[in-house]
Amino acid sequence: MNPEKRADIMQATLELIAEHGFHGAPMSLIAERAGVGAGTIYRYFASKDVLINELFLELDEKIKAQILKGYSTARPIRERFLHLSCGLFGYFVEFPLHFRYVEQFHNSPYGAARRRSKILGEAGQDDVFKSLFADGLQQRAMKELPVLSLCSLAFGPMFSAIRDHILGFIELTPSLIAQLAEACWDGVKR
Amino acid sequence: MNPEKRADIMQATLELIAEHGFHGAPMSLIAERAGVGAGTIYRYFASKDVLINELFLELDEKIKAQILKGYSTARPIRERFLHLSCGLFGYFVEFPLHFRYVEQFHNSPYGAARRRSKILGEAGQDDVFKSLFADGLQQRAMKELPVLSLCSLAFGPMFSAIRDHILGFIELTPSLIAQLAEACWDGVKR
Amino acid sequence: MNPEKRADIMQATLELIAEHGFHGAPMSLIAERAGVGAGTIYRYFASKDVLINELFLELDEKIKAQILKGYSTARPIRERFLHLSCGLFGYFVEFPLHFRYVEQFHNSPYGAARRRSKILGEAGQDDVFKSLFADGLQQRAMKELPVLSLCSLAFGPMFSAIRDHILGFIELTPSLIAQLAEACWDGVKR
Amino acid sequence: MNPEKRADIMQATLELIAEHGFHGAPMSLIAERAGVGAGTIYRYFASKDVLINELFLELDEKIKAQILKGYSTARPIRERFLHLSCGLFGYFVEFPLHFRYVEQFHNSPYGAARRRSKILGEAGQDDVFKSLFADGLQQRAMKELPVLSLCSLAFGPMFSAIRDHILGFIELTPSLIAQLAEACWDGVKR
DNA sequence: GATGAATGAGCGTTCATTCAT
DNA sequence: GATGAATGAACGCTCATTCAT
Repeated sequence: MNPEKRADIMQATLELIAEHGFHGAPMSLIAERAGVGAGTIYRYFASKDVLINELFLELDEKIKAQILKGYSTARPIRERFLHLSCGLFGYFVEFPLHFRYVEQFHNSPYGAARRRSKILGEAGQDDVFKSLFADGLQQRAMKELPVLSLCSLAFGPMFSAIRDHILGFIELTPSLIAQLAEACWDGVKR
Repeated sequence: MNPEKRADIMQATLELIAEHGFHGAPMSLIAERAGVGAGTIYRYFASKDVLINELFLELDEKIKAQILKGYSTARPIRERFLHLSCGLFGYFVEFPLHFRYVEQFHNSPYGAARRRSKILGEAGQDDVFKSLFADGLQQRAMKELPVLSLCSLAFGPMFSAIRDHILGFIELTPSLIAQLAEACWDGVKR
Repeated sequence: MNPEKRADIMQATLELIAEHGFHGAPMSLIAERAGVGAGTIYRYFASKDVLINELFLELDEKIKAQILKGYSTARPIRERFLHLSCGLFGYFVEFPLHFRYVEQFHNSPYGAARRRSKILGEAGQDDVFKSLFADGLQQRAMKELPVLSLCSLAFGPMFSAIRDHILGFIELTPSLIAQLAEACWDGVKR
Repeated sequence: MNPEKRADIMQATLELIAEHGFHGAPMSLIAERAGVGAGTIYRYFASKDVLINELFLELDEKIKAQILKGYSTARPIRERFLHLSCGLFGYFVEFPLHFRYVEQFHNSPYGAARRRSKILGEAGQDDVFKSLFADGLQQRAMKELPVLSLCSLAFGPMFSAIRDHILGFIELTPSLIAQLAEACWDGVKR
């Protein structure tokens, strides 16, 4: 089992699905772009479903690792919020393909199942966002709304803005990112 | 032609795509659910593409018609904003399949093309939202951000919240809707 | 039963098949061009097969009637030959669609069956050509070859030339027609 | 790829189309007769169109190669003419399916396009027949007619006779072939 | 372990024919 | 008698997956 090959397959899958959607990513094309035989993919992933899900998990990990750099739950709520917001903005501006993939993934049978299971799982454990809002609520720093609704207020605009950025309709400069993060804070803060 | 049959086909398409995505809606299944023969669909729609696009346009019309009821550009910005926000919330809570369909549509080659052309087209003409934000900017009632970014701040949270509602994670009561609309206003207002 | 409608259907079939081949002539298009309902065709012809065959027979009759005008078996062989040759040339130059249809017909399962049955049937009875060659043989005016081979020598070049004319590669002027008919005579004459 | 499989597919296509026409040769039947899966055909040929065209080209090559054996433009016109004529006769008598296929091909949208382009292209270059007639005209050995008309006089009877032979109406013995070739020469010679 | 040729179920679509009006 | 909407079998083609090499 060559881990480089595994990575090549994932990269090819990422690119093809991010750029052309699930329709534009048949296994044969993934194999070709990854520089491996079609059958080889099945030595690393039991099926296309598994490949797609594992790729999502890997991206999820990378994103989490990135935005948690320098993050401390000991800081004030507002600061924590801006840290996470700007971190996400920065990450997706740097890796637009990751954003496109995650978006496509969530809008598919795969993502639906995951979303459901994740949300119904134990919160706080692996979800920095929810614990941030839970803390915010407890400290009476945020509006008294369901945690999920605070998530929507905080990240809904972000994803929308990143989409516009990737499509070329706006340019997410550091300055605009900061303004948007502030505006989102205005939305959630008490 | 029989307009009822046309409606049946559209309804079957709406349900299947909203519930199972484009992958889960082969023409054979649409025909079966609509209670017509497979070939019959092609008497009403030249191709699957056309069917999907026409269904989107029909939903788009219905949504627009619904939220523009009682809407007046003569009212204060904040009121106009809340009118449209709550209107959309209400519509999608009432017709969750429409929301799911529109969402799937935008996340597909069909929607991508549409999105691009619409955004690059002349704004304000057929887009009540953009003209609302343009007015808001002019009256210095809103943050000085690109119109598209104001859109993101206003509607990003909404779509996210509706998704959560449809998936059963939160319940969008009239009271919660009002709170969320207010919070969005906090996000865009100066 | 309206005989005009029957003629319209036949004319539409003739045009569509002559111009676009069997593939380009679905029943729906025939009906449309004939200005009748699709189901109406089936009141005049039991099936598409029947329609195609009856159209062939009708054209066959017309052609025969035309070239037999002024034809007399009492004239010398050479004269009879040139009469029929030039008659056919003239007919098909005047009605190129008929030629195209007959050609398409012969090159199809329909035509194959007919060809077989006609040729194996009693010769001389309804076939002026064969009796011409039989007479020619008897009078020792023609090469001693099977009657069918004489047919080939006489009419093979003609069909080929008419095809070239219809495709626009040559122009079958009366003068050229006469020359070709003479050349064909050179081929069959003793 | 397996060249045997490619050959099997071509052979199956040849047989089905030669015997039953294009209508009687769906891809599924070709696959079945070739002893391969339906999808396999598409590994060797991009589409049915391509398959049909490549098969024609292959047959065309074989035919040309066969009749050019021992052919020399240095020989007298008459000899050259008889060489080509008898060569074609012999080839098609030996490979009747090839004849049927080529005939079907020319009588179809595929062949129409080819015919047009070939004829309008530069003559003499890849067309031994036309250069033969051009030489014949120059040497005043042939009738003063358009080259295409000479082609018709020479090959029209041949194709007709071969058809009759394949259908079983006559038997093309070497002797009859020689007689027919001579008769055709009578048709074109000055 | 790696390959890629082979597979066949399933796709979107067409069209000869039927039958309620 | 005439219609044309409705049908569904059959088409050309794709692609996730398998397996002999």
